[in-house]
Amino acid sequence: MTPEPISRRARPAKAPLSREAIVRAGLAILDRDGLDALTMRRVAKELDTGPASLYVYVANRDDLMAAMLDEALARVPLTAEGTWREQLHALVAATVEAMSRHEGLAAVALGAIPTGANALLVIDRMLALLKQGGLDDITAAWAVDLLHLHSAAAAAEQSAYLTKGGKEETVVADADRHYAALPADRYPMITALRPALFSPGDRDTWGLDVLLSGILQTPAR
Amino acid sequence: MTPEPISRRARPAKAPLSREAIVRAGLAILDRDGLDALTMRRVAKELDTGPASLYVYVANRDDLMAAMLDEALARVPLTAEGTWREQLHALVAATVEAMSRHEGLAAVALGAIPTGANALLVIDRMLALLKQGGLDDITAAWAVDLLHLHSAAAAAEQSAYLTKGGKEETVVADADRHYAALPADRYPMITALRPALFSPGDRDTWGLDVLLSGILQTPAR
DNA sequence: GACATCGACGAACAGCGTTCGCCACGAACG
DNA sequence: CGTTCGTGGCGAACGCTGTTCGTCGATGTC
Repeated sequence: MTPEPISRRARPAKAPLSREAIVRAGLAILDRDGLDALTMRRVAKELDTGPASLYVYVANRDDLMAAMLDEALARVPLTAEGTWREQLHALVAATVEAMSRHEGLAAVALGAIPTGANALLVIDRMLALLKQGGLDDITAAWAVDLLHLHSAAAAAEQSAYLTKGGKEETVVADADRHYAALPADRYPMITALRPALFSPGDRDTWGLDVLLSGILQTPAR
Repeated sequence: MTPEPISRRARPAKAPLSREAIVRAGLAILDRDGLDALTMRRVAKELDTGPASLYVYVANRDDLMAAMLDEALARVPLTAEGTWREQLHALVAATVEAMSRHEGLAAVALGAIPTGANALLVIDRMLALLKQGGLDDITAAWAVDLLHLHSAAAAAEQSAYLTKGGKEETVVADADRHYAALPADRYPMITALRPALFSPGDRDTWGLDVLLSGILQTPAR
């Protein structure tokens, strides 16, 4: 097949539809215009077609989002340097990072046992590191459950800031003001500890340390 | 048309619209028919009115769901017996229970710093117990953050089973079969540890123990 | 050359959240 | 007592949504 006639040139180089192309278009829209803009019509328009065409490759919107989540997890580096614990820490942090970068994707991970190819690779790596740490099978299995839950939750919380106006600091400052106006007799501890509640610091790193320490110290059953 | 004098009596004792009534109607629909059925039109019908009438008392659907979440949290008992750690454990477990009972409400808690009156009461109580445990202000503050995140996530995961057909065991069995069919060379750890991954046991209690142990052992900064 | 298969897609359906503008009613005011 | 005014209630509508159906055309096979 040689150079196309002019009629095809109007829309040049229209890539053929495919599941991959749809997933990538979805991610592009999600990153550019947010979760509300991620509609089947909008994805179809990005690919220069109609919404009905998508359903050949994608069962429905949920299926599309699950595929997008797994695509996002493909970017998680599975290997790192350091002790097993440092590597595990880095792996979980990278997973949170990858999910929280795309608004709303973490919520998908929260509601289902992971089955995506890349999600499973992450989990497999987590299991390997936990076993390397000397944990027994059951504790390692439950730990990976807990770490997955925590990753999804942390990412969901983080990506929620993308939804609301963007600025995380603004949202936190609003909450601080709200807490400052609470009646001290009804909420004595919140009132007393308000400076600590809104103190800056790396809570994500601390949270992960808490989890890892707790896991090491708490054998299942 | 024919104005029916009897029509007022046909639906007797029609309570006047109020924010409380709307919230309660929403919870009733959510529990009875699920998250998909929770539409403004459906809530309005439950109260024998039209959707536009709701917007006098409720800003929008998100506002309604936030109010429903706080109403659900009103049922969390704030006091229990035992050591501070046992009380804290019970408090968190009760919070998860209350949220997971209503499909989709936990997702609301994940995306925002809590501001509802009842949510704040729970948090205030958590802070009190953590301080009773001897933690410094910052660690207690970060711990309450982490516990809140974990509660919402655990409840969201739990309530997701309400969405899918209902039976948790069915979903888990499906996942087990899926994992069994994975290529062992690509996912060696998952394949090897599959029995442990799907082993029964009280993972929620274990997860909470992990968190509490980790918190006690990991001072912030 | 005839046939079967399957991707593409225009059109439509049923439903959604939310807004607008009008109605009725009760309180406030002169 | 009459009038005005604010406000809860709500019918109707707008602009969307996810998804399905049936048709069309191209491609690969016998």
